[in-house]
Amino acid sequence: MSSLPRVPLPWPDELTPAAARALQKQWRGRVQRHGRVDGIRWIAGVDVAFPAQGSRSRGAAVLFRYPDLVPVAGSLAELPTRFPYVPGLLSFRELPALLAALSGLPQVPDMILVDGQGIAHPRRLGVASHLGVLLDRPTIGVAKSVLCGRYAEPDRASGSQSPLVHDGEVIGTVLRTRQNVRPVIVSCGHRVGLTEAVALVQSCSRGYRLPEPTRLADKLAGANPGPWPLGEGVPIRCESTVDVAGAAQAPVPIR
DNA sequence: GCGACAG
DNA sequence: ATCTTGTCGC
Repeated sequence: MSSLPRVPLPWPDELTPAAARALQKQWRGRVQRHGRVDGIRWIAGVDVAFPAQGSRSRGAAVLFRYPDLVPVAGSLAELPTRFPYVPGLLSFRELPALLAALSGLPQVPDMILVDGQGIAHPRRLGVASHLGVLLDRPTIGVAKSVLCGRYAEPDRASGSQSPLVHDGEVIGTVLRTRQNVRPVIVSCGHRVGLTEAVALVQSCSRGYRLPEPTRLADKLAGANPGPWPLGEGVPIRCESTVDVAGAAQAPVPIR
């Protein structure tokens, strides 16, 4: 029963947008855009929600057995939001909650699907790539819309693809995961090639626009007082870490 | 200078 | 992301 480490955030509590962009340029060189997807047994999907009213972030992670995609566990974590939403700097806002949620899973995922861009980012360090580098684990970015780059509209049929290009470089694939629905943007997060990433996303799709990992993580993050979103029998670990400047207090359950 | 802009 | 009901289409 091993779980992912709770890595400390490698950036200051106080950070200006300009400083954050400088850090991205410094870290983007660590991203590995190649890698196979063999021998995967555990896959996780992650997402973050921002409950109305409060200024808190709720990270959600769902662990699946692969390739049958049976959800085996979920994890929720809430903590204060410390960074605003700034296009291009999403990871500084969402990573704390994502890391906290991932640390609550019972197994270390062989692959993590993130709701957001991987290298399909102005400085090639979207939230999926940033997460992968921090954990040194394979990740894939699956976004619902484009941040930067241009592309030709893929065919309306399921499975149709079209390259996403930015500054003369292919940074991702616009993939139609279902007929007549808006395509998703797939890009390398870390330690995986684009072709392999697209194949993996397709193998995780089950008739919905979003692949199961991201789809259920999104559902888990957004459904608070509601029916168990993963099905009866699937354990969900909940933890609310009320901390100010890193000093964690006593964890209290969500719900 | 103007428009675009993950979640 | 979040606030929000019904409704049109595959």
